[in-house]
Amino acid sequence: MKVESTKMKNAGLYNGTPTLQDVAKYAQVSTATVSRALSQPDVVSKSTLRRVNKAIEETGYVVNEAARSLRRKKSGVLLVMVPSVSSPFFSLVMRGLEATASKAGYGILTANTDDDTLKEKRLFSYVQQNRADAVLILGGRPPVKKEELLENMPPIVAVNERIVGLDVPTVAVDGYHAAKEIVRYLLGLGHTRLGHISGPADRISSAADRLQGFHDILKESELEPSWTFSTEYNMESGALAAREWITLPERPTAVFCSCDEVAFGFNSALYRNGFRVPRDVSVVGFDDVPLAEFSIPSLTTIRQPHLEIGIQAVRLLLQLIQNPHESPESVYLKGDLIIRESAHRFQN
Amino acid sequence: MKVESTKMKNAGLYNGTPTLQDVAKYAQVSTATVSRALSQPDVVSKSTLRRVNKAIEETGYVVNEAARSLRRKKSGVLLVMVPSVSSPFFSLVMRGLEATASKAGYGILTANTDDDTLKEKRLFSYVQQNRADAVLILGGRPPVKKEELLENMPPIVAVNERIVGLDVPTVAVDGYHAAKEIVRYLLGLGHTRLGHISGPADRISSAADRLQGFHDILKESELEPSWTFSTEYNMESGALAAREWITLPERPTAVFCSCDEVAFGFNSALYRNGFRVPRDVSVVGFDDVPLAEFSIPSLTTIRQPHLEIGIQAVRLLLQLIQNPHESPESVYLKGDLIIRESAHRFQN
DNA sequence: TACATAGATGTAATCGTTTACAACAAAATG
DNA sequence: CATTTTGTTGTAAACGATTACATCTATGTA
Repeated sequence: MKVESTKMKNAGLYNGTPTLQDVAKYAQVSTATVSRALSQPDVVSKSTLRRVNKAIEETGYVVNEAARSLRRKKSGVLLVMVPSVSSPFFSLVMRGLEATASKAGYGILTANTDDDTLKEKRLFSYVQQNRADAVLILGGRPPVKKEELLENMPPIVAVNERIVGLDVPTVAVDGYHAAKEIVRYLLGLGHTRLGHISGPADRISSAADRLQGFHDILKESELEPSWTFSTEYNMESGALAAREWITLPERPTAVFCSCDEVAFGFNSALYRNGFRVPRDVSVVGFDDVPLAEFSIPSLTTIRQPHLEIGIQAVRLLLQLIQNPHESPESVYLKGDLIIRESAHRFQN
Repeated sequence: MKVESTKMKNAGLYNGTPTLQDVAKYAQVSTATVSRALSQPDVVSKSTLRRVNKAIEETGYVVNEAARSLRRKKSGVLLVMVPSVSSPFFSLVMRGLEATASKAGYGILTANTDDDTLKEKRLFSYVQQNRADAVLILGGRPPVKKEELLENMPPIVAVNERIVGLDVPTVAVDGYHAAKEIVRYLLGLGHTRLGHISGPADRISSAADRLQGFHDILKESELEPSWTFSTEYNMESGALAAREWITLPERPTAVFCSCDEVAFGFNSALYRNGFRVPRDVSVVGFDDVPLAEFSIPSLTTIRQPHLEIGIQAVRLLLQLIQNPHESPESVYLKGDLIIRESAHRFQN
């Protein structure tokens, strides 16, 4: 080996980012050794390892992920497809995803499913492009054309919603039992005329589950639903529902809203029409977004463990990346009833 | 050229993702031509272009971004550093960023600045790693160690906040004049005892701007601030401020909150203590998050054009990527006063 | 006709890693 | 002592695109 240690030129160090080559030259080893020092430190000798690490330190070397991705055919990135990043609940979940992924050395690439440009693209082009190794789909709206369901699908995990027509592991709160619990609570408060503002139960599994839970618990209690209203997961929809509630001849005395945002919209529209919650009607939500605690009145709701959802989803996904042929079990987490101000004991 | 058209084997087509090579073989041209057909279609002849496009179609070819990144030394990704993706306002802005970036062919890699793992990393390691071409910093908390402010910094644009100690173009709403406008509005309603719950003005430029605007407009009107309270941009802080407001001997009759979330927290804590907004105190916010319209009472506030912020920020950043040595001008957008229920005419 | 020019395409090097394979020394085994 | 095993390192070929340069043809010009 030709030694040129004393008058080391550090080629490349001053003209651009240092590469693995530069580190190798500096440490007077081969690039293979440097690469191994990085990825499998246990196979290089103590002394060489020390020298390489020093060289990395000195040169300020940082691995070029593009080159690594190309060679390894892995990008170290997870693609998150989300209908709307600005939804309070989704953004909460995304935080959990980001934290867990980041801890595992993965980055998060965000793609808004609402965005038209994405729809034009082929389903998993990000993955085909080697930009992402796997996909998390939030909110269930599958941007999946039938003809794209090929053999070689990337690892996918669904978050919050099962995806219709796509058999992938799911991480979500058990909305069916949570809905039952919340209705049971309302029954316990003496309400017998119960209404439900459901989400789009035809398209979204969480909405369907909550709706089903609502119906089943009433049936078990030998009651009829007093009112149901089907709509979207947003505040405008809640306000819309309120306008119908007002016109009802026999208004339900308690309303279970499919999510907190719907509850906010509902309460808000009632307020604007002179009704007061919970004086005139008890209202419960679902999700426990941060605002639920600080709304007026504060909202009784089901707390979704958003951090845990993120953790589990990434866990399943990494498992799936490691072992693409063994699909892990879906995970259903328990939501907790958080009792606040918006639901009161029924008083005749 | 050896023609083997009839018994084309489509090598690679059935054993993994097709590459540029496969397309070239299929179209019976060189890889260079295919590459040009993709990136500079105008330099290849009509007929060849047609043949190549057909080959791309047939093979289902998608460019491998890792290889392209490596060669071009561009990743086509923008890194967004955000203190908390789950903040309602940030998530709104992020949506604008994502939409604009996506339209320009860029992806968005999200990094939570709150996350501890990131802090350990070197400032712009994502960029050094060739994972991202440029950086958007939301919320002003610069994850920048002094020693990292080297010559070869990547293109950076600050969003919402100027970053102290880092001279980069900024896109934000003009908080100073917006604050003045909102206070002028309160004065017009007959209020003379005005309070302000400010954000962390020592660290965050938007908080400082709004605070300054508040002070200046009062001075112009020859009034003294009745009360100021300095805290963070979140609901807990608003609640904290409310507890102090309650104890004041001469309570301000109108309070300008540094952001909507603070206003929600403030209103909520007042409500819980028997006070009513705007009956007992007028309250205004800043941001106009979606909930402002649906809160009880609905919130008078300044609307930040979050989509426009995203558009402008990405525009500046792309400009900076194209021409790294010419730093574009910062952009300050106008916020609009949105009048709702939470502030009333002062009645003695 | 001879020559310059423009247009279209191909050849081959390159980007920065990883890794199969080979090479070698030192230690363990018979 | 000969032989195998183990541990450590180097050599060089990938990975899949881009692009400077060379080549060739067709067209325009003197």
